[in-house]
Amino acid sequence: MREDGGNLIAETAARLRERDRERIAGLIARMFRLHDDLSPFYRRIASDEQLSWAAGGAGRLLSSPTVFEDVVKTICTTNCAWSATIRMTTALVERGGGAFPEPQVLAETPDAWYRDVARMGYRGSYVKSIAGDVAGHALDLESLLPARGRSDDEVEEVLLALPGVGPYAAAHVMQLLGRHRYLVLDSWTRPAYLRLAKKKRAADATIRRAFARYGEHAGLAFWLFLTRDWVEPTPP
DNA sequence: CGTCCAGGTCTAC
DNA sequence: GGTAGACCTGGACGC
Repeated sequence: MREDGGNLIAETAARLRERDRERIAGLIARMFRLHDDLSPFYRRIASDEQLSWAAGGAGRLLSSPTVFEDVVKTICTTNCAWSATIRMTTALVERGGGAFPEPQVLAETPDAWYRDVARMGYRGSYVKSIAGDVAGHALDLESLLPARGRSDDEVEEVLLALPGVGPYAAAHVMQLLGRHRYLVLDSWTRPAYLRLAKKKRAADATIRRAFARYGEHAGLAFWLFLTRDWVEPTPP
C-alpha cells in the first residue's frame, strides 16, 4: 500500500476475483477509517487552542482488518512491556503463515504453543477462548463495527465480558472501532497526560472531566492531545 | 540473584 | 462499588 497524490493505492501481484477485490477494498477502508466522518469533531476543535492543529485531518487511527484481530492484539498489550507485545503478535502472525490467523486456527492451536512458542502466559487461554467463541459463531465481534448500529454502552458491555478485556482494553478497541467517547487510560497515557498538562497528579475522573467537553470524541481528543508531538515535532 | 514493573485483568472479599 | 493479591513474561535495576 502507498500514498500517491492524496490517494491510497493498494497493489498486489495476485490476480484477484472481483468478489475478493471488493472484500479486500472493504477491509482496507476499515483499516484506514475511510468512512468515518470526523468533520463534526474538526468543527468542534477548529478554534481549540490545544487541538486546532488536528482539524486538518488527524485522528484516523489505523486498525486491523478485523475486530477479532484488534481484540487479540490489544490483549497482547496488557500488563507487559511493548517488546512482549511485539513478540506475541509476531508469533501469532507466524502461526497464521504470514497473516494474522483466522479464529478457527487459534481455536485449534494447542495450549503448549501459546505457552512455549508465543510465551503469552495467562493471556493464551483468554485468546484461545475468544477465538473458539468467534469460530463457533457464539460471538460476533465484527458486529461491533459502527455500521451495525449498536450503542457505545452496548459495545463496551460486550467487550468487557471478554476474558482479558477490562476498561483499558475495551476503550482501546473502541477507539479502533471509530467509537471515540471513552478515554484510554493506562500506564503510558496517564504519565503522558501529566507531562503535557504540566500537572503533578490527576485522578482518572479528573482527566475524563477535562475532556468531557468533546463529548462523543473525548477519547480521540485525549489521544490527539497526548500524541501531538508525533505529528508536530516541536509544538509551540 | 531478588525485586520491580511494563500501554491490566480477574477473583475474592 | 470499591479494593488487595495473584498472575505469565522478561528486561531493568539494585545489591
